[in-house]
Amino acid sequence: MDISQIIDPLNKAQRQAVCSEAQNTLVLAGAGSGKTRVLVHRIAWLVQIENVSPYSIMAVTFTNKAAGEMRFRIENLLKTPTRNMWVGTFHGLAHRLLRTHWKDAKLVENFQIIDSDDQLRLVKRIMKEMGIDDKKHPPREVQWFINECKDNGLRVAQLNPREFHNREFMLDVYFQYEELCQRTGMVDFAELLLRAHELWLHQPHVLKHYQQRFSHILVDEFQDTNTIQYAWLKVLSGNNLPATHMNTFVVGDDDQSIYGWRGAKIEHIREFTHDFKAGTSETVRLEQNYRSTGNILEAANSVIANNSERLGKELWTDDSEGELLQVYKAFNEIDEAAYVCGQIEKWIENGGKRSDVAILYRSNAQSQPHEYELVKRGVPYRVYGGLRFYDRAEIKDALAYMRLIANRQDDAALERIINTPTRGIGQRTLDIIRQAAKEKQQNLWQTAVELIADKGLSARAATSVQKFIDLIEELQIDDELSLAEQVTHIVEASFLKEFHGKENSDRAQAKVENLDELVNAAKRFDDEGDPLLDAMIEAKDEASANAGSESLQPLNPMAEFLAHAALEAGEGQADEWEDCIQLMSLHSAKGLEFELVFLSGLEQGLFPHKNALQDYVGGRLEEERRLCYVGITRARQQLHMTHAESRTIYGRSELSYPSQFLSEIPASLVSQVRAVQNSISGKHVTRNTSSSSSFASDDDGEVYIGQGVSHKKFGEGIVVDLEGTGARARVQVSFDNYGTRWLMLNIANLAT
DNA sequence: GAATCTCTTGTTTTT
DNA sequence: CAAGAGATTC
Repeated sequence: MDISQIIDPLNKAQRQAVCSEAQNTLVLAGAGSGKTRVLVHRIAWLVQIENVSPYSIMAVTFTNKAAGEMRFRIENLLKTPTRNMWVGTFHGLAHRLLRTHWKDAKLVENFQIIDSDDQLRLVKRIMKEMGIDDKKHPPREVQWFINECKDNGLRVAQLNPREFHNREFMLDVYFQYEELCQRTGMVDFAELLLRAHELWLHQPHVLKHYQQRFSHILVDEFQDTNTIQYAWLKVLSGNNLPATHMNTFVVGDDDQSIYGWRGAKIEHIREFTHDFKAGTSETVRLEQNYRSTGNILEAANSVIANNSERLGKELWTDDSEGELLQVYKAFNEIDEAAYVCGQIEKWIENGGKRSDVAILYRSNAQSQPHEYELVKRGVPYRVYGGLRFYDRAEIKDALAYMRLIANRQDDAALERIINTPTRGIGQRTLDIIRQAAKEKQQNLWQTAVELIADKGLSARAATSVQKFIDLIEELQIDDELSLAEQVTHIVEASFLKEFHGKENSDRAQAKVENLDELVNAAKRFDDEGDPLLDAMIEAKDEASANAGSESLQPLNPMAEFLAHAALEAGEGQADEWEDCIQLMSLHSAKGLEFELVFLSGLEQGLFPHKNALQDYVGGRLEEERRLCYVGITRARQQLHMTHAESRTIYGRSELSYPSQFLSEIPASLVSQVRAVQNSISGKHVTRNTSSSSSFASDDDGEVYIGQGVSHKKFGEGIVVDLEGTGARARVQVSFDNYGTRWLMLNIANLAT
């Protein structure tokens, strides 16, 4: 391939990054500056121009989606499959390492990955066994604590009990939890990373093997790395040693770090060039934005400028200023939704596409009034971030059957399904089994079998439990069958489908359909498999030729599928790209872009969220501001921001005040809009606002502005003075589908 | 052991 | 207000 194909589509800064000759390169990539493009072209550059073997390249991302997209784009650019190249998420790579080196990692061969639900279940069980009052100490907090420790690379043994005065029980639970997981072959998400890190530390021959194998590590979204991920990278790269030949290339944006609450440390991107000190290092800033209009960028820059300790970066564009940002002050959340909907309808009337529009909010509950309004007006929409496919209860039930079939030690799975569908095994019976299991220090399955043999259960309970045991035995994997056939059989024979179908809720039908979809997912997985596994199997040949130590045993298809399901939660809905409005939280909007964006609920306490306001200085509030920055920079052409004077929270109507972030945007970029609703029947409507003016209108499309008897009458298009505010506004009239007329006071930047 | 009623508690969530 | 957990009743 020609060098120009890699280089020509790039601007100067991008080119500098792609062709960097430094051993360690930090790319500070602002929103919309071509971050993914740089990563992809860098890899193409390495392979095509510097003749680096794909076998020596590792690219790490945070999400499966990002990994998939990167793989896709590399293949497109190089016109060849990304065989041998390790492209995956931190968790995915760690998982593969542990499968390969399960012995060295001190795991059992068929270890299972558990999600946070299962984790919570285990924590609850341990706390109950230990007699800890879960009223006083919510299991969720303990779970949080355990994960926090693991994210920071801390095992129980490394914690100092003296720092946990009157909370030592958490250490005990952590210890018991570790024991239980080890004994039953369970690995949670954080454990994947922690083990993979310990694999480096405790098995130097394994580490050495991979250090020889890889020459280039590339990391996406570097600002989101947590302590253990950072440590893992650092050890692999050899930067804990005096010298190394490993090249690291990391891309990130400190202004878009929004996962601090999940253990991500913004310091990592700040300290990268200091910590990765072998050889030369270079920092490249990508500041030219190809996404948004000038006004939108200026607003984003102004907001983020209020944060301290930034690495420093200012987005600019060749594009025109574009339209002003619109800020709408609504009466309440219903009015807010109505405004958003009205604007959307206008957008569509003018030929805009629905899928180019996004409504973003701080917390998921805020989607509700918007959904209500969209349904009312018949505008198709899609909400992201609901339950993902593999997180749905019925799917998890089916997966739990598979897990228990694959591994009888899986206590979490057993607990989940022993009485689902209900088969007469209640709390009491389960308690007896748990208790006995604890005494014998063995798994629930084996204990149940023994209890029946020893007559440790009442006759009725014993019959029920025996029925369950027989069922699982009957479902035992038949290698003759394809994966999809096995899944079909399990779903039917467990009576799960029947059970959910009979449920008297309106979701019953959907549940049955989801179970059918699971069969399809199994079919797809049979056909496609896991690209990382392919890469590793291929690499194995090369590795053994290189006297490597890898001994990858592909698991049976069922176990592979289970790992896939645990690591890849699946998209929220199966139905895909119908042209609809996109609703999602600000967090899930990161990395996406839309022509028209609505940021709703810009109110103090909602966004920034009240919990973030409690800490006095910096920290949390700055993260909220970064979230705001992420939100603003999602917009390409037009950005509307809305806030309400009164909002119903938990059933109560509360007064709210504009978000401080709104005041951080220069007034010159903003057009204030305030609506007065007026029914066509001619009834006058007045609103007192928190500002000093009140607005009223009549059915001639004229509006009165001012207070009390001093109302003046104005017509459409007229520029008026807003008494008491010193501002001026233009009167506009519009109608919605229901014949309701809206009189808008458009306080565009008319000179005062 | 299962169904029903009452009470509590409300961010964000890549894996 | 509305979901989920827990307690109470059938």
